[in-house]
Amino acid sequence: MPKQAMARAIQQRTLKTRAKLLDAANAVITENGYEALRVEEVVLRAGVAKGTFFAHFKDKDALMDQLIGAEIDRHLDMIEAQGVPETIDGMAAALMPLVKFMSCERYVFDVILRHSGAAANAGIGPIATTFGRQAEVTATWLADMPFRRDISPDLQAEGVQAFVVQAISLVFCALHNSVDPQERLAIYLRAWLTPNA
Amino acid sequence: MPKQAMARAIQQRTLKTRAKLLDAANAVITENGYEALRVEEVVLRAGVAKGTFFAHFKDKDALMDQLIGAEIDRHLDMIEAQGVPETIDGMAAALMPLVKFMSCERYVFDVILRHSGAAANAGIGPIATTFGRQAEVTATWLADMPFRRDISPDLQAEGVQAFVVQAISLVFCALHNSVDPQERLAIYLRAWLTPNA
DNA sequence: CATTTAAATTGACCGTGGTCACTTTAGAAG
DNA sequence: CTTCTAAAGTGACCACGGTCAATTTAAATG
Repeated sequence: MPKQAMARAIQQRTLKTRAKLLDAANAVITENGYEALRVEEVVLRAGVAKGTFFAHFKDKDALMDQLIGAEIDRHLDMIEAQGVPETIDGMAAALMPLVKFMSCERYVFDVILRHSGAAANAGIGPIATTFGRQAEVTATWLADMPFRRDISPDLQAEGVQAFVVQAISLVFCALHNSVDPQERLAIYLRAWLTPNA
Repeated sequence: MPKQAMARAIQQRTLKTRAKLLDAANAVITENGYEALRVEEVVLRAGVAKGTFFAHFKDKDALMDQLIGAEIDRHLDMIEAQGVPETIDGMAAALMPLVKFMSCERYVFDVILRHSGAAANAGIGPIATTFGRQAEVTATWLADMPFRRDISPDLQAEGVQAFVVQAISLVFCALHNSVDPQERLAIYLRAWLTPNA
């Protein structure tokens, strides 16, 4: 058997263990939510030693990042599938399920919040990447929306996009610890994007 | 000796222990920063048992809240002493030292961020209270500033205040994990407050 | 004094995230 | 088949936040 075959075989075992851990983690979360996840419980269900867990994930957060990141990606798929919204309200509505997931549990929200910093810097994690995707999606929306014309010229797409995306997704929900502010945000945002109305 | 005298004497002992704990905590932080603070270390220096710590503070965060809240208050005293700034840039500059403290360490920032949610809700902690103070200060500024006239009427002071204060203090620093965004925020903010310029 | 009582204090103990020196595994090489 | 080797896996161990039944303190009372 050639070296590559061995390497592949070894990788197979690694992948299998990793899958066992992820499956176990998903099972725990499905039953008890993200908050209640214990590494001990995960390795017990996966049938591996505790040390193995940390060979596959840097720490507990790394696992959560991956699981939560995957969930965000699923939401983004749905958002993209809906196409470009026609109004600010439509935009808020399209993002709502994602925002709702983000604030479904305090723990989830904290993980996401922690990553939002990394998104703007060099260090990139799984969730930071999904933020990048969200930024792209929203940028497309903004470019196509009618009210885009009302934005003063010196506020370029990049700035607006960062402002809108990050504000929408995190800020107001963080500050109010619920998804309610989405509605108020829509009001502020409309006023901001259409100052002459 | 009347009952009240006893109550007072007991309170004296309590206060003394509490002071010992706070002094010890401050010493540790001065030497090694907030991040490195361990409850073990604090009680060791204070010369009390571990259980005593938790009789005086609900948890480690409660201690940090108090220490960080006190520091924020000191900054707010300085900010108020400076009087009302005349421009957006002056406003950003006046808030800068406070913002810098807020992001001096990841841990400090996380504590503050955690409290920013509580500020908008019912549950109020020490830091949430200081946020209230900051909101008042900034509201005063906004009311007196010349560009206040340019804000569309339906954006009332309450909304603007919340938006500006919370955005300035937390959001952009959180998203970029540094104080740099203050400058960019000044640009966005000016554009937002003076849409006809 | 001695006794009582409630608050303050103690420290052994626990749960959970994370480490690391050692053991096992499985393909490569002879 | 045997030996070698590097990756994968193991589990005893540690760090640190937090708990609680038992103990000490100190003022009130007789």
